[in-house]
Amino acid sequence: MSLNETNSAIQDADFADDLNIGDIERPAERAYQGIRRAILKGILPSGAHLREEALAQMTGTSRTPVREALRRVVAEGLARADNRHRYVSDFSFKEVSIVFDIRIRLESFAARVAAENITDSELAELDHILAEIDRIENVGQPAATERFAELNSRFHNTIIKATRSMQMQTLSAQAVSLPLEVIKQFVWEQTVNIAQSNDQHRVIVTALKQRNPDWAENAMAGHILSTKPHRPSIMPRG
Amino acid sequence: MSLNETNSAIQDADFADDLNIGDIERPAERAYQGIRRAILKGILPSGAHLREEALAQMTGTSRTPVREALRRVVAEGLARADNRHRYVSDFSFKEVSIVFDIRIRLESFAARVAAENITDSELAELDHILAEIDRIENVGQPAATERFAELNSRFHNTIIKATRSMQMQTLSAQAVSLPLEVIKQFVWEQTVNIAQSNDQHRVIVTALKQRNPDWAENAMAGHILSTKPHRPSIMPRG
DNA sequence: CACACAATATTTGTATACAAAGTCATGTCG
DNA sequence: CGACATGACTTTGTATACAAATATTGTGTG
Repeated sequence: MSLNETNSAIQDADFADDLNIGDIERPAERAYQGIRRAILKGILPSGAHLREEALAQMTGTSRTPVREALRRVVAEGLARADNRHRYVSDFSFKEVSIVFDIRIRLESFAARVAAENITDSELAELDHILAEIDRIENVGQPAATERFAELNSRFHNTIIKATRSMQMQTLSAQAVSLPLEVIKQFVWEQTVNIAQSNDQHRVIVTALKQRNPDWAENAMAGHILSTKPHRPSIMPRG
Repeated sequence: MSLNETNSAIQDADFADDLNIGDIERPAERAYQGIRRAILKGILPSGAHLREEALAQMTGTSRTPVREALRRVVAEGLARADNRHRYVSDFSFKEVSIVFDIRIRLESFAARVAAENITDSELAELDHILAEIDRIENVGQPAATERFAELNSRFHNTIIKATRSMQMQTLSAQAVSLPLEVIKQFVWEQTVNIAQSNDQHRVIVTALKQRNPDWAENAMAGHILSTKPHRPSIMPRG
């Protein structure tokens, strides 16, 4: 039953506007962004069967790029693979909460390793990001939140890259992408405090500049912990 | 230069024997196993350009399943994606070492969560695996090592599944697959101690049975730590 | 001889046709 | 009436042809 509903929900309407993929040229990227946004916006609800042909129509591409997109979406945890089929993951409070706990362990370790390997130019890059975040105005407006999301992503990625480990980058990318998306969508709107966040960023950078692994690890753990949602009520479907 | 060598290396010879994929029917699986084994056996050396057509010939399939296999191989960390191309990862001591440090944090957290969620039937399953490992004979022979690798995998996966978190399973699968392969290939042959390992397994199961998260976490961390290679000399290419 | 640039070859990206596997409904027989 | 075989239908898997992008080679010119 619910599968049919999902099917028709995709096929009956034109979601190009909702998905904002009108100007994306490359089919692979179109398909990926389209599916990702459809999941995050709830157009494709938890448990929905992700049919290749229907998604190809939805995103205006063919099945080939859709299949590649589905692999990415599954790898990121937004969908799960079961036998030959794929279904939208559930983002219950419990699941999101656990991913944050994983991030705390993963990224704080990354900060530790980064403290021993980061270059001066990377530290300068971090300083630059801090300054950019300080310059954000109209706090609370969607545009400001979007801008912060982008800079915040760059901040965390710069530190992960500073570990000089390809494996660390691969694993972190997966652990970080889901919570960052979910946060942006459901949590930040209500609770993000840019100034407070940047204070914590500054502490982390100071620890990195002093090449102090213990401090860097602790500061990063505290930072992520402070962004972890702790009330089930602010979560969407769970 | 080295790219050409790689190319001809793939095309000139028939590696079907070396790769042991002769009896795998499904092309997707053939391609995946073939590429994976070629990387682990060193037929495809670190940094080698993974060309789709060449790999399709090597594995006796077409480019479509090869592309899917490449995604998996990249997701597992055996290869890295760069622009539109893919290259064999390097498994330097530093990289392998860092993945073990990540596993320590990830899996010990999994054991903590599992202690609070594991079912009686899963505990029985763990007991069964312990008994099977105890039954392994001819320790030191390849067949025994292979059998232990399989049971060890099941042991760790059972605990990860006991967390009841899909996200935990997805992330762990990626963090665990690489080191387990590398261990089997390069480390265990020389250092694995099945009896000692199973002693540690038993401690973990006891902690889980008592639903003691702290103990379970600590025991798992110690177990993985004990399997982490600590001498660069036993690693292959790094 | 170095360099720019065009022609060519190689490699990946995309679409599509067809095959295989699985699902579901229908109808027949015990 | 129910179990089960059967066949149509749906969905994913695979191969391949073609397009686009990128790298390489060769050639001419300053």
